[in-house]
Amino acid sequence: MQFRQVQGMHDILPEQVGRWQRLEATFRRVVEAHAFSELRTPLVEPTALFVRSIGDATDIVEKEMFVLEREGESLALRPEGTASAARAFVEHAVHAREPVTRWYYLGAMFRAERPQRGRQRQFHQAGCEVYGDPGPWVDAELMELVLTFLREAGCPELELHVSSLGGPETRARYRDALVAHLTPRAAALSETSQRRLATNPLRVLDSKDPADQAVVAGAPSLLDLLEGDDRAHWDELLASLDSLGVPYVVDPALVRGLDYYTRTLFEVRSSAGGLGAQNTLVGGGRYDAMIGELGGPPVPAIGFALGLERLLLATEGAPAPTGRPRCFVAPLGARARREALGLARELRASGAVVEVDTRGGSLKSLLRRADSLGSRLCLVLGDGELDRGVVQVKDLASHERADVPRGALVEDVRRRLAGAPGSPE
RNA sequence: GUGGGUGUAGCUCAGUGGUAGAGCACUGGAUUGUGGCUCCAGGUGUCGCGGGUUCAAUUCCCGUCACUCACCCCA
Repeated sequence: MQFRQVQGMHDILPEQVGRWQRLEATFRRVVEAHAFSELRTPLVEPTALFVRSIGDATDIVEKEMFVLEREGESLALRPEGTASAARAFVEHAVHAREPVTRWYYLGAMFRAERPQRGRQRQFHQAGCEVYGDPGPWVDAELMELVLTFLREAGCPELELHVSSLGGPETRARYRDALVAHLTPRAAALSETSQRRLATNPLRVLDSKDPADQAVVAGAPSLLDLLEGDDRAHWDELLASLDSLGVPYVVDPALVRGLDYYTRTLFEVRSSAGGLGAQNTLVGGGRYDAMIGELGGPPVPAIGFALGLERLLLATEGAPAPTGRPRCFVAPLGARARREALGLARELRASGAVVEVDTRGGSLKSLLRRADSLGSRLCLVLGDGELDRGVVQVKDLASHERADVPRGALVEDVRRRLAGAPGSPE
């Protein structure tokens, strides 16, 4: 009986891990430069947390959560990161310690959807959350951060979409206006849209169904209804983006599938090949009411999340990162193999990356192995070298060979590796 | 949940009603301790699984499972 990876969940083999590490390092560097600190939360939360924050009429909560029932309590594998971070923010009363909190996270999320290109059941997101700043300037800063990161990650062909849902009052007014517009035309809507008209009318807006789009085309735009502070927030956000020189598309049809958003909403899409139908790289927005709804103080918040797998798909063509230069130790015979282990220890202590052959084989096969590993150096250690107290250092790139006395070996290797491509220096 | 596509060596795939191949990869060798190129040699497959038709099925039919792409929705 062989076992397989669970549907929609994938191993990431070492040959791919280099790209992941580089991406994660880039993300950390950019967000830390923006003064964000890392938050780590459990992968499992009370199911009710997600129901409360994401919304009970959303697809995520309705059908996509991995739920574990355990001794009367219902737990769920986190489908996204914002709810957990908000829970942690409230639970630790972080608002009482600092006026503004800037957190970032990186990790696995779980949604029981049908997998396809750019969509998995276990996937990875990186995201940022800011608590305690009502915006709109921080909203613009976050978008700038996202685009800076994507650019540094080597992601091409980006499009930033922005919109605003307004505050609760505007949203309620718009909801009424939309329902008033759609209800007489309900017969022309698709089945799911008819259902959503009752449960979550805003979601009808981003239906891809052609019939729905025709009906929606004549609907009023929420952006036109923005008034007062909502309008000022929106205008100032756009002015800030203009001032930053960040290109964007105002997209009134942008309606995120999570219920908790208020005012600012944004999304980054890419037309990069390799992405397939799932071309949304980043989704984010403001959720000023959530902290209060989770039992915390009325602290405004905004955040975004980006999908690492999708980003990797979008940057597929980029060259894989090269690891640190390696050194291969090729001992010939039992005596040399014994000696080689200590040699390798010394070299590693000096910072080198060393693989030592412990299996035996002809020198030819060992050199072949050293070469296929991409080693920079091969240290040949046979009876002749042992008797003379030297090690033959072979440079695989230049073919140069040199007998180096044991005592000078570590320094010699360090010097040679330092000049090699991929070395930290 | 719905629809399409695909399941043959480790990987990418070809192929035929008479129990199967290529390339890559891997291992060894091309005069005894010097790799990358080239050449030679070598091994492996329940042809996804179950059933049916047939003298005979990997090849035809049915079912099933898996993977995959798309819809829905989302990162």
